[in-house]
Amino acid sequence: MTILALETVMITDARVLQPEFVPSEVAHRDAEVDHLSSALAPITAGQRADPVFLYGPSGVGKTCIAQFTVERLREAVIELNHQYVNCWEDHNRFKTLYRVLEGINRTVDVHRQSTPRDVLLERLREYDGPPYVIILDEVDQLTDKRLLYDLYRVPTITMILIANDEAGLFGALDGRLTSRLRNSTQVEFSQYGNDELVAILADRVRWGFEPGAIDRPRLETIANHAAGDARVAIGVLRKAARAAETEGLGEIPPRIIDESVPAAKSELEAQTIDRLTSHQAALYEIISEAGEIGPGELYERYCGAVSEPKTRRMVRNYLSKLEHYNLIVARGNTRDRTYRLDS
DNA sequence: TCTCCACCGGAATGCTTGGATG
DNA sequence: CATCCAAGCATTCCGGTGGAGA
Repeated sequence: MTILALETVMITDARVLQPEFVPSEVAHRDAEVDHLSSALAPITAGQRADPVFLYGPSGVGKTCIAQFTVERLREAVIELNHQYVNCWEDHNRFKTLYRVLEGINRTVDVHRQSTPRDVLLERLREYDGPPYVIILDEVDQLTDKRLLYDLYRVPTITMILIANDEAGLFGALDGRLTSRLRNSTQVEFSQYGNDELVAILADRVRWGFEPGAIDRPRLETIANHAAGDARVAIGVLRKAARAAETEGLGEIPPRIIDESVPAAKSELEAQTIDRLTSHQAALYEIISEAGEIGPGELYERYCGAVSEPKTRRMVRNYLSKLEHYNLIVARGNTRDRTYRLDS
């Protein structure tokens, strides 16, 4: 098999290219890790910790840091259960509770929704095992925020809540929990700087690539394109590495990096667009074609584009959803409001 | 500076769906 | 089977906001 012999193996450990890979060293988030760790400290004494709230834009390592810190906590505490729940995927009460029970192997044999009201919660209340840490990612997507209050009342549970912004969550919260959360620990994540992105990429390269596969200036190129978003940076690295391997190269040339940038960005965007309904996608399409468009004209065109248009009010809901997921940007608040694509 | 009004987004209410219950 | 219920989607109504134009 001479062909195989000629083929260069550049990636030695592909796991480092997965977005959910948690590196053993978390580059440039020491302060946040410390902050979170100290908030969780009561757990090492066998007690529950108050909820911790992590917020910041996408791709700044909130999920990564949460998982890393819980993992590290697990090494320090003899008995600890933990579970990660993505509230976009499991956005209703039943699904979220089901995932939470999964983390302690207490799932009920029921697999359907709206079974006897809240057997799941009852089952959870009965839990009296070791401390249980749950990470609720994209928690602002939870349709029934009261669930947070219910979870809060389970004495063994510690919650780590992750969301894009403070207002998005607190606005929808019930007063009882709002006051608790306002006093609780909040860790704010800001955009990564270019140096930090380079450090993150370098870390992954060191763990999963052959030496010499990519040098620092090229990592800087990737970081520049990513504009503070680590998911984009890692996506570009992944695309470029795969493309280089396919061409049988032992290193990643600048040409391939440039080619991989749009591909990586549209891949991330496509993942989000797939989750949209046809009406939301139609709006996205119109804004995309128009470049920049006002609400009135947008609604006109929308009515022409779909067979059974929804009301203006509903369209506003769709638009705020698109905005929330950084697909579009809305500028202006009243009559001067315009919509355009993000980026 | 004042008034108008396009637009935003909260709240109340109705419609629909999927599953449980008798 | 008919009926009940929870949840999610959609509509209607409406108060607030701030740019546009007199």
